[in-house]
Amino acid sequence: MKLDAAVEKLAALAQASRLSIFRLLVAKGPDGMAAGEIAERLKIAPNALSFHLKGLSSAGLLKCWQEGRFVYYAPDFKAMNGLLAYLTEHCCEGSAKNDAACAPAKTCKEC
Amino acid sequence: MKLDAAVEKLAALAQASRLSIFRLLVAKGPDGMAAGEIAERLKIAPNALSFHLKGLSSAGLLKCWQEGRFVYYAPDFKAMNGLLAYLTEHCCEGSAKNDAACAPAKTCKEC
DNA sequence: TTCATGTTTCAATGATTATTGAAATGACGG
DNA sequence: CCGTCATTTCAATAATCATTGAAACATGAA
Repeated sequence: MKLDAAVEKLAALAQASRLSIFRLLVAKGPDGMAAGEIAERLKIAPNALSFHLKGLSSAGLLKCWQEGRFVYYAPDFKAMNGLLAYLTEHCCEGSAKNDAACAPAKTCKEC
Repeated sequence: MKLDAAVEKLAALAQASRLSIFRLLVAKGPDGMAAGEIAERLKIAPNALSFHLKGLSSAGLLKCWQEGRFVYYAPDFKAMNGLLAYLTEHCCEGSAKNDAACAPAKTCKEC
């Protein structure tokens, strides 16, 4: 993960609606959720939702696919785990007290 | 962790200079680093650095203390781990394939 | 084709934010 | 006290972003 990509992902998450969307999709899992259901659950106007989904997708945090008239969205768990790992990379390596096992986060197999 | 607090932390990290600062401090560990050394290593002007450190601190991501003429900064690892946990909370709970052990990230004792 | 549903795009407005340079504060040694 | 170093604050400019409403596009059913 490069700096710019991480900044883009963090910026995508740094907004209340988008963070709520992302967390909802993380909780839902790899099956994904249709845009309309996201809009309904989070009370976001469809056009606003589309705007935010676009932001999350172009940052690489979401995958999407079409099923009939519905468009499903799900987190890109690999990207998510990569971002988390990037934030904690080399944790405490420069510390004298580096007995702390600042290991990378355990990640979800499915994710 | 509440939504607004998470958004504030993510927004603080969603900027190239601030993300670099944070990662440098994470790598350095709980001993912290003086503002001047951060500025020198990352080639950031002192006033710009102060601006960004303020952003990270007021988001709760950094702790700081004074030692003589120097001001030291270190990550608030508890806040960092809380943010990571917030992002992955309830991971895949809504999925039929929820055998995936989307456990919270393993966190650093020291952190 | 025609219609209804689901989703996306466009354009305009208002608000927030990064950057730069200059000045000011606080702490230490002489 | 005075000078210097480390850090912070202030003010002004430019750029980016969220929101809203209206319109357009795509899909499937009648």
